[in-house]
Amino acid sequence: MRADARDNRDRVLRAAKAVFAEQGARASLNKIAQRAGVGPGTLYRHFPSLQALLVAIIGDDVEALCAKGDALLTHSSPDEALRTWLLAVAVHATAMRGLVATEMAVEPSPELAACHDALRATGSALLARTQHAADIGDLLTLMNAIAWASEQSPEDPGLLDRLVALALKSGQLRR
Amino acid sequence: MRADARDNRDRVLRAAKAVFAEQGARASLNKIAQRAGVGPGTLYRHFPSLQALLVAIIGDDVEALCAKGDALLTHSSPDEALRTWLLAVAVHATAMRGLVATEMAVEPSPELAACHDALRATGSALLARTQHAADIGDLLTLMNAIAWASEQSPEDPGLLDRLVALALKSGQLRR
DNA sequence: TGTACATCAGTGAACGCGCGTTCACTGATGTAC
DNA sequence: TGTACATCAGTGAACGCGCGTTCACTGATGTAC
Repeated sequence: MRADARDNRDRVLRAAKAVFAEQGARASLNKIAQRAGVGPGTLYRHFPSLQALLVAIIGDDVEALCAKGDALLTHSSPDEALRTWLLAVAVHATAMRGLVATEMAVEPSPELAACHDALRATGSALLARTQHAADIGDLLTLMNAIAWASEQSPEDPGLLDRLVALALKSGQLRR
Repeated sequence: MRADARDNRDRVLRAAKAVFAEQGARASLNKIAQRAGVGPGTLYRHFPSLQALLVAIIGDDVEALCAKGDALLTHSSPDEALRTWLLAVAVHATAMRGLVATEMAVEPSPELAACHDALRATGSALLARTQHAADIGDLLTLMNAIAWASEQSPEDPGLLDRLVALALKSGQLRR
């Protein structure tokens, strides 16, 4: 890849992260391009679809979450490990997941589906160590929902933690 | 109110309910007017803002939910009563709450805030009979989030029940 | 009961807006010699 | 190292679209007599 192309690609990615963090899922591609200081055509050259952009943005996060999950597999308390990991998922999901969930619901690209599957696999491993019958897909969906709700109330920064605690401080996940 | 005006108002309301149920929060006012068989101007005459339309749509539901909550105050199991009511809130919230939550987050009109307060009051009464320290606002937000998530996956009709059960089958709400 | 008319509701084309997206053109890059 | 040039990236005006919203006009309603 040419040097200027890589530069612009990085600038678009950084701008997209910033804009999504600020404006949530309502952010427009034109605004992202503008923020990055490139024309809209440049954005489309690098990311032919919204999903491609999303995958590039969340790809690193997904990798980090999977690594963190693997590390937690040796935690002394399986329940605590699962709870810690799910909270991390919710935190990383905030400010973008509304968009991701929407795209997933329509027609996920193979790459986006792969991200999803990786999280499922890591979560499954953590869940298997516990005694709980919960479905890992449902748990991730619940984290997703909580992340969305906390995005809706940016004026209440403690909401995410409280909702995760409320949802997980359960008989199923309590020691 | 003139007879034809009342007619049209009802038709708009029925169309809005149908369109929101079908298309969720993405529904446009023009489409609702078209479905109702009236011009967009007519819609605006009756509902000068999106919030006014929302209040009119959910007003009946809120009243019914409050009545149901009051009835549940005499239920033999306070926990069971609260759980039943919260599930009902989530069910009624589906297919429209994403929109309501969004509007609430921005600048709720007095009427919309009144709906919210009524639900809070009913929920508080139910919660007070239990031994739990949970916040009723957080519980409602959680139901809200679950309703949103289940809207995103219309192909999974059992999701709402499963998520509510997952979130509430908790130490706090278990007998 | 019939009619005239003031009042209020409905109409729908049109506006401005921002969106996602395209594409003919310009310009930078890096390679071949 | 210098230069020519093919290749690929960037540009940004422009398109079509659907949105929310308006408003001058038409038409129905119901009341007063």
